[in-house]
Amino acid sequence: MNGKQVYTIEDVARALGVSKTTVSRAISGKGRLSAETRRRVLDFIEAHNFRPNAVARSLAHSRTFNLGLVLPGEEQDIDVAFFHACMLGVSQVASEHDYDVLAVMDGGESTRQIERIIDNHKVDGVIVARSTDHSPVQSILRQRKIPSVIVGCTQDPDMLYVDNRNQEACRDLTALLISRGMRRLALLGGDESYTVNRSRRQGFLEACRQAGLPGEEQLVIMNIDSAKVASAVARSLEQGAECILCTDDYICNLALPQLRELGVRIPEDVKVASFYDNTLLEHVLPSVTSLRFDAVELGRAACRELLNLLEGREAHSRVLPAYQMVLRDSTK
Amino acid sequence: MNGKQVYTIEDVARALGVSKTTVSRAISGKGRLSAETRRRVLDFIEAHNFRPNAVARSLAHSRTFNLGLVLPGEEQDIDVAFFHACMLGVSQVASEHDYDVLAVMDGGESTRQIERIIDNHKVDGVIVARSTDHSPVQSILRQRKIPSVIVGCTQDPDMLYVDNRNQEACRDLTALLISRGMRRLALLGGDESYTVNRSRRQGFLEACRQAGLPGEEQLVIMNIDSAKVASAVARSLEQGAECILCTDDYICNLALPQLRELGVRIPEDVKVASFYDNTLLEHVLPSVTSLRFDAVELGRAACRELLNLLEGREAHSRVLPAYQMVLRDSTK
DNA sequence: CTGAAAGCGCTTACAG
DNA sequence: CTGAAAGCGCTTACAG
Repeated sequence: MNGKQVYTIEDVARALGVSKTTVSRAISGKGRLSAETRRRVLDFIEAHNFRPNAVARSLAHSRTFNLGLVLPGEEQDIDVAFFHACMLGVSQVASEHDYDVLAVMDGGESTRQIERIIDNHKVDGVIVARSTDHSPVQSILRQRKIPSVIVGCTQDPDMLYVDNRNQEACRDLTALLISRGMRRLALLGGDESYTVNRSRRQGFLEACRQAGLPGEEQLVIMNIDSAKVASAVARSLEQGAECILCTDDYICNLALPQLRELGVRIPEDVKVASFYDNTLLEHVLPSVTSLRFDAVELGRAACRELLNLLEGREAHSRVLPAYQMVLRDSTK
Repeated sequence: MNGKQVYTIEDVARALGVSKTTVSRAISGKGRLSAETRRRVLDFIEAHNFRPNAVARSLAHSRTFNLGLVLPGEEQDIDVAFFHACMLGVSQVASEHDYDVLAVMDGGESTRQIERIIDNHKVDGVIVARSTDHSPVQSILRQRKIPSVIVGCTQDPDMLYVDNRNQEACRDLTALLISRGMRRLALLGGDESYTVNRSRRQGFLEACRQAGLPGEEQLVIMNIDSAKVASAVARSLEQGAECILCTDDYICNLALPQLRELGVRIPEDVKVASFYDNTLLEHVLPSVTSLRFDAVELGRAACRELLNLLEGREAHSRVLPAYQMVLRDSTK
């Protein structure tokens, strides 16, 4: 090599007096090769820090070794910490298997980006980080028949998904609060078109029913955002809510200042809990009871299933059993 | 085509009775071609929804049309909203120019992921979303001589960067507060190895000096995290701080509950302001004076400069002039 | 204006 | 165990 950089498999072959075939086999580990030849090639590659061109490999394999990851593309998203953690998990597992992650931001109605990476054959499969109803992205995936995994549940029977045990966890936390004597509960929920928020509501209602508190008699207000939170909190209090549950920390973080403004003491006057917490509630006072799920692990699991699909192993939709119920001052 | 899917440029050529060359030229727009032939090809492609294989194109061009984006890979990062917005900006500009974004999570000391995408030729250039001292990632980029842009400032003279006007903005906000009569200021700062936090401290000190308040006499505490915030707040109060400035909303969000715990009234007893706000302070009461920068635009600018570099145009390091100073109740 | 052919850098079925 | 050659699907210099 004369100090020059090693550029291609052919350079390596020439330098070693072997064929490209041999070099390729040593690198991939496929095909018979004498242990000694393999060693020579690998040593040389190591010494010269040679890395085969992934694009050429992709073309020959007709596979890219890229996974598409669809993230929400709104400027102000409420769950960025979740998606960041999820992406970290996906990225970890992908790189352990020599895949890379092509990130595309979901443009809502505009599916140009996702269509491009699929139709141009830039990815072998796709992970969708948020499951919503009537998602144009999911239609594209179905139509193109590209291997995909949805994070969050989905009705579509031929779509793989990986989800947290949202419904059960929310049911259990609600049941626990009911068991402490609360009879009037309010649920403040986020965007109803996100399947995660519907699962959480389901869990809430299930616990109510099981406790003989008819769901219809409890106060459930969905689609809350910063503009609607004040009236939702006010209504909950009017209806005599003893406990206000929020589907996530974003909503909870909106509700808390409202309660403070109104002079409502927590937990003396009203208890508060959140069905989800990533970081927003971390430093709030009083500390808030909440459920914790592992978003990194969820990303890892989604990626593992997608790889199963891509590498011809069995793949299954999965619900991750683990979650933590963290009881804190707000429900004391 | 007989209803079959169009797979390659060769299928198109055959169906139309022209050569692959012609099809390729019609698609790329390069090379002479009669207007009529071009139309025929483009119409056919449109009708059959044909998209050329990007991997083959990459190999022929020796370019991938992928940009690497290095994001912080810690599980609990404090600035996720910033990076999400920044990624959105990068992704927008990239896709406008038919590039895609390969996301890698920075593994700190482990540079395996970033090395892989560079050495395997999976990206044409790299954007680093956070600038830190002695960053192993930046060493790799320098050493591999791959076109790169750093978001945030950097000492390295041959590295392009794109940054917000942090120092000036922080100076101006500090100066404004001083002009309202405050003489004792405290600065609570985040991780000092992030260049952004150093720029903000610089701006703070500059304003102090200009006002004849020696910086050394002001209280500056860096590297604050949730464990250290209580003592930092206590010390600021002991030293008689009339105003507590925080380098970002994360720190500010840590300091506020501490102040509340101690019964300190804002703004009556102490004023509070933050040098940065994405969303954490949005719903805090009292509302907090802060600086706002446009992270999406920063991502867009970084991507534009990288594309300039890649496409042989002139590229320059840039500081985005725009920022907003949002005066709110906490400094009334 | 249009096309045949070489080339991008790998992989792998086939032959030896 | 090893290699020559075809092939993956594009691009483009060269020739006509």
